[in-house]
Amino acid sequence: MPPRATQKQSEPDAVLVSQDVLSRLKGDILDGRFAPGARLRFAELQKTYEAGIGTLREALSHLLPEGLVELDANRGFRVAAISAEDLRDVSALHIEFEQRAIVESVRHGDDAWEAGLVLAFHRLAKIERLPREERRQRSSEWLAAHREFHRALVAACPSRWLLRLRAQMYDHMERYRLVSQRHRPLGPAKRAEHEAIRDAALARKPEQAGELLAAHLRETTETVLRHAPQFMPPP
Amino acid sequence: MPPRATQKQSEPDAVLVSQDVLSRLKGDILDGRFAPGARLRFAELQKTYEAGIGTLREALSHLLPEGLVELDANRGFRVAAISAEDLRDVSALHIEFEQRAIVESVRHGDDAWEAGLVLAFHRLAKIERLPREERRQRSSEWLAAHREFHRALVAACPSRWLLRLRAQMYDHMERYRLVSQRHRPLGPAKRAEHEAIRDAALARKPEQAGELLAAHLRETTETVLRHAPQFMPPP
DNA sequence: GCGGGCCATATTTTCGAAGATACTTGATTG
DNA sequence: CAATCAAGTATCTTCGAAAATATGGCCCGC
Repeated sequence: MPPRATQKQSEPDAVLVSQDVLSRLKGDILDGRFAPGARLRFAELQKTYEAGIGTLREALSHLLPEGLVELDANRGFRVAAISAEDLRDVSALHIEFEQRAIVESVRHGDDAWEAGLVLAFHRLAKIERLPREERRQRSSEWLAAHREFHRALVAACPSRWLLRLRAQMYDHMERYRLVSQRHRPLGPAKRAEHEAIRDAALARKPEQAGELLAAHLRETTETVLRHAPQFMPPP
Repeated sequence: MPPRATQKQSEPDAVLVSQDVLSRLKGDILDGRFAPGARLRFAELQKTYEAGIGTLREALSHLLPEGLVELDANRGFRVAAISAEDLRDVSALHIEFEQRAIVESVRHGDDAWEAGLVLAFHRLAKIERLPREERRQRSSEWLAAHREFHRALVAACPSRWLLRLRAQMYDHMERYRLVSQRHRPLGPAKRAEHEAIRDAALARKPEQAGELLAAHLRETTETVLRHAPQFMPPP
């Protein structure tokens, strides 16, 4: 039996199931669909993601060194806990990585980087201009656009490792933002701040862009910390 | 068939096979038993580690975000490549993390930390005093003691994330050291340097300890870089 | 009533077979 | 001779069954 139409041209989305499960699982942890500290049972995961146990273990093993899940022997996986202390720790490193990365990025960025940044800001601004209600419904689009904007800012930084670590910390900060968002009023729009950062980057002012970005992030962290008692575990 | 002697008393090392495979695999990558860039075939791994495919995939998935192995779809896992550029990148971040961590560690360390540091140095020094030949044979012991000494130095740093990232970068630097060591004469003993760092730490001089540690690491990196053409991929 | 052991249930962990996908080889054609 | 294609081989990927381990409930002796 021919094993399907033999399409020789390699599909661009020759994606692995485990990678797909990984990204969905990660997204579900980041936006709090799985509560911090919650156990992740295979029976449940199998239904949700329509994948075998081995595939799920593979995805969870990937998230282990990133610090998003934890494992204790013979008792399975748990979503990593959160705490004000951890938030401060994550945030301090995140801000520093972002600042250093954007400084280098502005210094090294070429035309393609500029174009990517302009585009990313445009997409983010477009979503942010939508009426409040529609933005709510399409929150995952805003999330992706916001993530992509911040990625575009630092994309030209030549240190691959700094970018890697920055991305890791961004993930953790996003989780804190999203978990806290369910327990506090939506913060004010940050379009003006984003625009100012973009302008400083395009004007090739590395230090200014870095300062603006750091201030932007510090403010977010403080907002989250201010409402922390509402969603943090009481210890 | 009885599935083995049923020893009910819970062994203290109720360790997972996957975790055991993980640590052995990681060690084998770090000390170059698997060449950088080499493919990791499951048939071979299965014999070496006496584990099932699923278990091996789990371990490899863990190493993926740490940057020690890479995966391309349907072509399996490879040991991450090395390059002079990557070495410089890794080293710069590693040195910085170590320096910041030791400064904080010296500031916050208590009696238990001091004791641990003294002990770790003692063990390392004991091995380094052995005759050259015996040290060669027991190189894995030296490796563990050296790693433990550096861990003990920074152990009291209160930032869990800084310690995590430091540990990651330490792993990568160790790989560069070990891979290069096969292509150059063994460097001079660093016992005096280690001792100086320990003394500065115990004397509660954070900045001095930080400077000594940073200098110590910079020197190592330069030694490795100096011999880089001999073991780096040509392109 | 209450702690401690024991069985039944729930869950995790390991493993290799079966299905996909890539690579090799060799024959064929322009 | 180079390029193309096809069958055969090698390898990766996915999956759930079976073993190993933990959890909860029950009974018993005190």
